[in-house]
Amino acid sequence: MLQQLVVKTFQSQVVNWQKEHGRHQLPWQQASNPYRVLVSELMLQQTQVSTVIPYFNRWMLSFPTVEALANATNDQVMAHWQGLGYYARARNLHKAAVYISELGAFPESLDDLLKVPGVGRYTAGAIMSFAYDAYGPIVDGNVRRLYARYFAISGVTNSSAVDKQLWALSEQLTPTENCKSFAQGLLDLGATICKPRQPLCEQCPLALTCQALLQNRVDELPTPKPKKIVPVKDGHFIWLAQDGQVFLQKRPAPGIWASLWSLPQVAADDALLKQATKHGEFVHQFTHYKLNATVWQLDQSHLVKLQQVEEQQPSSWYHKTQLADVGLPAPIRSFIEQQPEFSKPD
DNA sequence: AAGCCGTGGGC
DNA sequence: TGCCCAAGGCT
Repeated sequence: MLQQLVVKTFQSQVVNWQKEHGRHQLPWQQASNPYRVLVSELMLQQTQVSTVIPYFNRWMLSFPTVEALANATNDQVMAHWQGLGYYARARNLHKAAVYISELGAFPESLDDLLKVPGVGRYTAGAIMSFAYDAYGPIVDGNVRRLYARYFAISGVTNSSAVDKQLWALSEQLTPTENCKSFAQGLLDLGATICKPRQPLCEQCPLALTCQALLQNRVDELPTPKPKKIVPVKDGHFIWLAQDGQVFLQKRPAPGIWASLWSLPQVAADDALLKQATKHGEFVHQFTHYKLNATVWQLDQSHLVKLQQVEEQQPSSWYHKTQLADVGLPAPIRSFIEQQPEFSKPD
């Protein structure tokens, strides 16, 4: 257990610093309400603030309320998430809107928030803090780094043992007053001061009591994650296009790019490939594997067979003017737009 | 419990 | 360039 004075001092240093030096102009901090906080937190999962901002603003213009989102189609939702990645977040956010809409009221407790699709322990704490200015412990990448340094905690911070320790610290350090400023202060400190590389310790309000700094171990904490070798996979995609239209299939869930529309993908030993000619190729780097993609050209006589490739998956022709209406995987959209007949200017 | 799930920023 | 990392959740 931490001493009460230690806790109070830590809280006031974070809160006072946030009010003076923290971020106050982020889009989701303006006209704040629980729905805007929910959308921003889902978008911000594993995604940088600068990347999220334009997505958040477009999202709010199209889906300004929980009800508006609940009434949207899956394709409308995926089109707005297109390019942001981790598309399960979009499907979960849509589910969350339906769930909350049917509930009739936005959940207001940690336990109730944890029942919302896509809301885990971090996001529940963030919503409590930002939407209600209420007690809501958070442990995200910023907090892991900051606490690992401040308390000089060794070990990979998302390992189960250290994770448990960090949450226990978070529950003790999180205040019941100035909750919003405290949570925002932790995130702002992590993003702007206690950065992964070259932290600005001389500007840090916690420097005098930071154990990593006192022990001269800032550069070795937090403990780096072990590197993993990323496998290489081959992918085979079908190019079937005519008159400014391209044949796409909606990808199944679960799996990579679920609910997005893609060039149809077939297995390496698919008989269709024997009748195809090579049309192009691209490489795409995921977090967990590298994709070497080959795009094979077919003609319309193979359309019936192609529609059977993925059992029961919707497929359709899309004119280049319709490609903005649905979500496409970033490299697939990029590939299509590189084809002369699908280049941007009509 | 460890693997899956995207994409882009920044150095 | 290649590599680490990002307001994680789900299974």
